[in-house]
Amino acid sequence: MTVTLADVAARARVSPATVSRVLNGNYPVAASTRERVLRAVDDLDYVLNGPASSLAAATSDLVGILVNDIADPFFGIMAGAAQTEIGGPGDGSGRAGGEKLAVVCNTGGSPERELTYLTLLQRQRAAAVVLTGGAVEDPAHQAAVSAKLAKLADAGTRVVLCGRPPLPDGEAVVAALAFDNRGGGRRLTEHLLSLGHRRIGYVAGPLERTTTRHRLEGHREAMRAAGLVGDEERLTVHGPYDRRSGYDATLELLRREPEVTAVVAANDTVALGASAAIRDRGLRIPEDISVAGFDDLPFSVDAVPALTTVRLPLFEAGARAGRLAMGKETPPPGGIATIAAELMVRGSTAPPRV
Amino acid sequence: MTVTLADVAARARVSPATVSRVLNGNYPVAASTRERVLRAVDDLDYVLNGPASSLAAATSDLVGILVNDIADPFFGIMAGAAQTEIGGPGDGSGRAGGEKLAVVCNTGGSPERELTYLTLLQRQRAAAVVLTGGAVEDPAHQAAVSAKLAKLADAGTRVVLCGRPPLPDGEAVVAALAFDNRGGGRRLTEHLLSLGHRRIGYVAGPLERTTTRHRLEGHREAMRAAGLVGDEERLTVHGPYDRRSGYDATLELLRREPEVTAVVAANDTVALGASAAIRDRGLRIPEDISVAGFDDLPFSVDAVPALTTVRLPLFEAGARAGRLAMGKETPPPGGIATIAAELMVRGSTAPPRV
DNA sequence: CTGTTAGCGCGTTCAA
DNA sequence: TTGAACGCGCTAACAG
Repeated sequence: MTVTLADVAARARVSPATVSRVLNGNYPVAASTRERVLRAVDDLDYVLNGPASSLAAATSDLVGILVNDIADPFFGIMAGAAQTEIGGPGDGSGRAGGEKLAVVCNTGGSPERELTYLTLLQRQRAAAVVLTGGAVEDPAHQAAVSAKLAKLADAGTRVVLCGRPPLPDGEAVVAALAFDNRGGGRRLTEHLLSLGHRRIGYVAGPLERTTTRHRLEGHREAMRAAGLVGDEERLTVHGPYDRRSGYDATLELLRREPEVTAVVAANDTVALGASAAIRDRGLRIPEDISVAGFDDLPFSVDAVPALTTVRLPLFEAGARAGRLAMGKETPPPGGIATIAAELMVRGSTAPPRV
Repeated sequence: MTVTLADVAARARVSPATVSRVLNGNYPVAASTRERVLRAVDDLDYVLNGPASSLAAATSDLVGILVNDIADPFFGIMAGAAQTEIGGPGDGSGRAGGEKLAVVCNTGGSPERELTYLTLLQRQRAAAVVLTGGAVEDPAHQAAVSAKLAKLADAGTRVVLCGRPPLPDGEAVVAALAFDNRGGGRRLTEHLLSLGHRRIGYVAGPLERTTTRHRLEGHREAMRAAGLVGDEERLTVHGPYDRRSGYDATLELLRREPEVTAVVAANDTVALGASAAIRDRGLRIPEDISVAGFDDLPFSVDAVPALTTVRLPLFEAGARAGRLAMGKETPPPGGIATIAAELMVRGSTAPPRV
């Protein structure tokens, strides 16, 4: 029923070994022989059996890209960029030559699913794994992930971190590309302080996430440097990285402290929800309250008013992670690179009313 | 170095077959034996060899989800929903039991990459494939995709279409869930007409895409029914489904016909760009120009003013596609279901100035 | 309920 | 430059 290497060999009147060599292009094969084999492949519509090939060769062409939320462009942009580098441009023949199969796996932010996917990829003997976005900070989970990654690396899988802080013992990892969330958060709040804001609310991301913590730390660093201490807890509300959470948390913030003059959101999506809440309360942006986000997703510049935020080079980072996973680029010194975050001042922030 | 089934069997003092049976849970195994085996698995940190298992069983647990643009929430929402149904909730053990490996593949809208991914999935003997979003209408490519899907189906892969029109000869496909793009497009334009608009510009998607064509056809149906004909070409500009294209195309539209009182965009993302262009030209929404989108992505309700659009139940459709791919749900009669689109009237549309 | 046997389809030695 | 032979690790009969 299904055509195998042997069928192709028979038709081309060579040995299976020769067909294999032609297909993999690793060994010298006479041009005329190769010709015959390729014709037989086309005639028979032969498709390599991936599992058999992976079993024999003890490697596979699968590359996994783990994301926390596939519906969030933050991850989509990184994953898409990585996939482009990994999948290659395609040869247009649709015949699928030496390409890797770059696939993205959606953990939904769940530690269990993250581990499950890693196991599944380990089971498939994946050629590489790219972990994107912030990590969950639960020590047990971190240890489990580290152990799993070590085992993957051990089995020859290349592990790359993208937008995620390095592992405690980074040995298992080819490279870690970390965003400067702390620095970005600090500069964003410094910007607000320099405009004259003092009562600044913070809509933070979920607890126990590195991204959440680092951005918040940057914010508090700036606040502390300005002598603003003591109100941290009251002026911070945590919630998921989504629009709805931004809306609800901002309402809560305004209830706790009606006098806030600025709201900093964990990311742009949350900022959108925050803005909606502020408007629904009859307040204007930025005249009554300034709003700022983080990430500079494509829609942020189109918000009204345009959103002040911190730009992360998501596409570039994803592409680089993809190249590192493919071994097409040499890792940074020490395997760790910090990726700069750039403050983007736009219309949603202005001096507070006096 | 790497531990195999045989090692586990030796340690548990059973035969390899028994270990296999415990792991796959398909055959009755005595509780005490199972216990011993599972302990050995844990002790040895054994991970099943996916390729070997797939080779022997002639099936794999890989499920591919193809999307046109992974950075677009339109696809992310569908893919995420599908993945949730397919991957299962996970058992929390991180041990990866009977789960399928649901992976998303980003074609970037390129026909070649679409075919390449299908070949790669065929090579892996994927258990199922879900194709999401509009198809490219080039006949040669459609024929190639149909042929490929037929071969996949032949080899036992379940093929599901989600948000994509049925194949000409739908036999290869388990089910096709098609959005009512035409009806949605028609109702949207009828809404504008009922407000009194007559000069309506249309920022369409890329040429040769089913989604583009169907939405545009719905629009023109409504226009024609209102007796508005002759200006179709002049009032339509095509471009990619992105923010930038919406911006540029709208500028072009305003140049061609400064008197437009409404702009309909191919989707919400494009509508965002269109809105920005309109504002940059010093015009107000909706007082000077009404704007409408399509899809009702999460950010659309937060646009200012909130975007009038057509809601597509992306999450529900994706989840259903996932269940169909798993055989957890019986296909609709004839294998084809049309999914309704709901008009969402919000602040971005209003009667034209007189 | 459990063990034995025989491949699954391919990559890779080793010879020729 | 090519062919023959072996084994990758596992599942699926078939016995028992």
